[in-house]
Amino acid sequence: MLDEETKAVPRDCGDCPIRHRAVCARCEADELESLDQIKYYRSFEAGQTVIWAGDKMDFVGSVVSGIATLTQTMEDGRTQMVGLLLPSDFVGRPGRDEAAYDVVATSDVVMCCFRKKPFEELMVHTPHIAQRLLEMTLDELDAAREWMLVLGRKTAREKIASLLSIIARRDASLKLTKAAGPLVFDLPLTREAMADYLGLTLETVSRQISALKRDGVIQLEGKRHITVPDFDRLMEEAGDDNDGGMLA
Amino acid sequence: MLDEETKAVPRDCGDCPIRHRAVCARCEADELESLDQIKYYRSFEAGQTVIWAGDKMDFVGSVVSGIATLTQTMEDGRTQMVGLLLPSDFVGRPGRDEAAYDVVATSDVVMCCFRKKPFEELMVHTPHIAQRLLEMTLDELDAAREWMLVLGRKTAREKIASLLSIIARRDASLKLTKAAGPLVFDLPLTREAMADYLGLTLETVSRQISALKRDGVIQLEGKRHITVPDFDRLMEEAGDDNDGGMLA
DNA sequence: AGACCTCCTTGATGCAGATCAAAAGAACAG
DNA sequence: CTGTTCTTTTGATCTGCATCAAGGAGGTCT
Repeated sequence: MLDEETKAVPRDCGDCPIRHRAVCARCEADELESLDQIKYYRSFEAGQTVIWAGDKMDFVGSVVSGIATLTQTMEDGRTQMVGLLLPSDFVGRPGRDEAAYDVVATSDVVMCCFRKKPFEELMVHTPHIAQRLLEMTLDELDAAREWMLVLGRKTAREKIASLLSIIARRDASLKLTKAAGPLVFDLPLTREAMADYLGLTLETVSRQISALKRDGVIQLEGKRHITVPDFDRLMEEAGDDNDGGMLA
Repeated sequence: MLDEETKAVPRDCGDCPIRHRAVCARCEADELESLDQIKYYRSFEAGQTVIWAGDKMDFVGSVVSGIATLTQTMEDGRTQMVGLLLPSDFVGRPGRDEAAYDVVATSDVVMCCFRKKPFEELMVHTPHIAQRLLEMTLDELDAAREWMLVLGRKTAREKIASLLSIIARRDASLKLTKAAGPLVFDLPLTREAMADYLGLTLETVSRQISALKRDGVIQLEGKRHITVPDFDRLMEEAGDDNDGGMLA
């Protein structure tokens, strides 16, 4: 908690790694300038909670680097992850002042934040921000609905395969890996976090990963390093036969 | 299919029942006028498919009356409902030209449609539309995430209770029923449609409804007419103990 | 080194909900 | 009224995943 601020990483928007994907993606130079004036960076260590559901939230922002999760918890402790926040993803909602979900940094995270009030005011005069935010929100809605199918109708094995294919796809899109050839990536989540995402127990996650490995769908090195020799095979296992459709 | 057009129900925006809740909610008189010029009504009978996933979709629109569902289907036939469309809900996505989901009219439905192209052009000059659409999309995203918790972590009984409480709440907000006193409403869905929403089989839905009835949580008259004597009790059964939070 | 984490794996057992099967009510056509 | 179809209920059985339980692997602290 103590060094949260000391690790802040100020940058110039010009070389921001998420410049072309975040809420600011469509902004012109002058609009970017306005945003620049109200922005500030915050850093979080792996495991730190960014905000608790129900807490007052006086900022919105984008994940610049690292990975965070959005989770809901019931009184008896059952938890469900409802979103995975990757670089460029937006956190918070204009027009609401309490966080709806717990936001937890899964790895070290840097966020580019804006105080909510000024941001909301800026949005009124800057259609490019509102447009981009609408686009991103529609994408998130699609992703959430995709996930409803996974949660409601897929088997444990299919769920794991679905998660792996999503992570693999996103990873490839970040690294600009070209198609074909084995995909290699690291799991950014613990077995428990995967279970929370998939509506399973961590034991079942572990068993199904072992099964996929045994069946040659994936290769494992250590606990987290994954190689997918045949992506189409993985997609089949996910029940998403052919035509991947959506892009990350 | 034949009388789809003959049943169209043209109206004046002034007395439109969804005037203050739909995408046009924030529009001024002149903006409404522009919308008025590109709008047209379409009617669908109960059971009719409004559009199939993957079909070209050259319009967007709002549900004026009736209820429709948004569903995804896997190749092997498993289906998951990903949205329930009630009056004022928006269908379609600006900037995409294929439907992402099957849209099916559950009851007779009237929709207020706009051809996509003109609507998109209008949106550029009409921030009130884009603002409202963003707000509605954020609400839908919240609802989808709420539903992920239901699908991922709740028991069959809790799922049924959750669905009933959502329908009851929406129904009450439409009818402006004041709080307290038993809630009475009709289920707008078959057991099978409920099962598709909840990630269950229709047999399990039937059994759990019988169980809730046996336990006095609800009363049933016929197959569809429901009375909820104690809403708090229903909320408890849904696992959403106290503080209902979200509003319809 | 050893003690103590956290994260992960694997085995044994139990149960909630799926599946298979049958039949009853309701709506409708002829 | 009778047959047909659609929706729903209820029963019997099966199974996939949860639950309970015990270690193993790797890291960090002392």
